[in-house]
Amino acid sequence: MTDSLPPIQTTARDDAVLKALAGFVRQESLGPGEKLPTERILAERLKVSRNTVREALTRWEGLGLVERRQGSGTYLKAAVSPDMLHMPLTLAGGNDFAGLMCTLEIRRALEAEAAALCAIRAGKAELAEIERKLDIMEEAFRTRDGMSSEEDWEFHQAIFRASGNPLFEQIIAAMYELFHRFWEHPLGVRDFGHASFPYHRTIFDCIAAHDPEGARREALKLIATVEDDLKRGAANLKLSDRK
Amino acid sequence: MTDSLPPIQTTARDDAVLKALAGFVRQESLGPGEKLPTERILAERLKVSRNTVREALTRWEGLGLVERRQGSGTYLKAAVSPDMLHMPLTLAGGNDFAGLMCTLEIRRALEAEAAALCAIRAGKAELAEIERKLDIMEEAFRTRDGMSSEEDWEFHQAIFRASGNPLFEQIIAAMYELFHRFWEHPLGVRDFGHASFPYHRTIFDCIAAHDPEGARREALKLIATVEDDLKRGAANLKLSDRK
DNA sequence: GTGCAGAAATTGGTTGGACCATTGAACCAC
DNA sequence: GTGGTTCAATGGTCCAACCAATTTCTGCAC
Repeated sequence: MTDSLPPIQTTARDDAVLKALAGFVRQESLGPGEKLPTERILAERLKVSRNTVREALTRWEGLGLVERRQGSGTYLKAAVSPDMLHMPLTLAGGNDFAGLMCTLEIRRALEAEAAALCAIRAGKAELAEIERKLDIMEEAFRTRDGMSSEEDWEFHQAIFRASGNPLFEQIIAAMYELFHRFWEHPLGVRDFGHASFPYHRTIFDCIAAHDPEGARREALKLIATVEDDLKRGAANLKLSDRK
Repeated sequence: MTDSLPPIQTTARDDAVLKALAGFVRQESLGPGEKLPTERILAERLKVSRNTVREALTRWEGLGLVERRQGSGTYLKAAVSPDMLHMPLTLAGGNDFAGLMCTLEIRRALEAEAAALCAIRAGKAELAEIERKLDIMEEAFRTRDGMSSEEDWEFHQAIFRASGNPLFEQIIAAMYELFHRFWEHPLGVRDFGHASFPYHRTIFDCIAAHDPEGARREALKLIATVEDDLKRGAANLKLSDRK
């Protein structure tokens, strides 16, 4: 039997488009922010319909790889390579308390591990960067009295980045939206984030002292305070629901 | 400065389609496996072009919520609710040893946390399911002498599923994908996985005894042995490179 | 009636062409 | 420079076909 003849690829048009496009991005070394060819150009060059190009780009848009601006063009939003892995995380009922707790549990796991790894691996440059973010955060905290979500986030991001493992930052980045949803929306807890404030400095101290277990411990304390705030907020909500 | 001026929302055709469709699914209580209306029907009912419907469905397909079968129809692949949250996770896949170690670090963080949560939350049904997978794995280990990666995976998956947090399973599934990309080459370590074998049972025992910290400790031991195996494999590789 | 091959209808996949809405740059008056 | 106007480029939507895979129906042979 001539078995392995043509399992020919009649379908997978848009997949082929994405592969070609990924190759193009790689060849031209395009980075985030740069503009891709127009849909019409792509359709012509790849010898497919513009509709097919659109479906392919829609997929990338859904994955957050690309941003389309009507009248302007399509722009890269993230680094894209031909061999990357896409795995959309889905959380049913992401707006409720349970959803937030889910993300917080992930954060606890990753934050503790990242802080420990960071304490082991961070070099002088990384340490300086983290301390810079910490100073900025503390300054913002003093001036605006607690509302320092953006600066706080950058501090944690710096730790993830200095962990030496890019996956930490990528996973946490996927959940950035969700974290910020309740960060911006304090759930009625007026001093949200106040309790976690001192632990930022203690985490940094442990990292600077290359004390992995200390860093892990302080990170866990920080998450625990956030968790408490969240629970208090949920209690408040429940209370005001039955008003 | 009036900073907080959100961009106004003029158009959102396909988003509206998805919202309507999510509402439809909810109203009809459709579950996974069930068939949605035809693209043509949807286009007609929603008073939009079939093209727009397709773009919307393409997005859902990319999110893994839906499966399209040419000639047959479009089927639900997962539960879908109007208020779910999507976090596209894209991982730059490194096919080298370093990339593998990165996935292992994530696994260490998540596996330990999931085992601890599981020890707290797992009910009788979940415990029975985990033990079933464990038995299957041990049996496969005895018969085929070590090559039980599939069964091994299912055991861990059962733990993640019983952690009560769906994000654990989803993220770790992404890690598994990355893992398997490298898995084609056995690394030259013949008894890979042997060292980690006993810890599966000890993890389960701690979970069954509702001992979170014990479960965490055993999970960490397991990952440590895998890490060792991996490092030995890398050493072997380096050795054979210079043959 | 049963079973099965072929026709017909159904459904997602693709194409090409058209028009609309937004954007941004060039241009112009002031 | 500032503020409009024009205009080409670009993504967003629509339509009307046709293709390809699948399912369903039909009708014949037995």
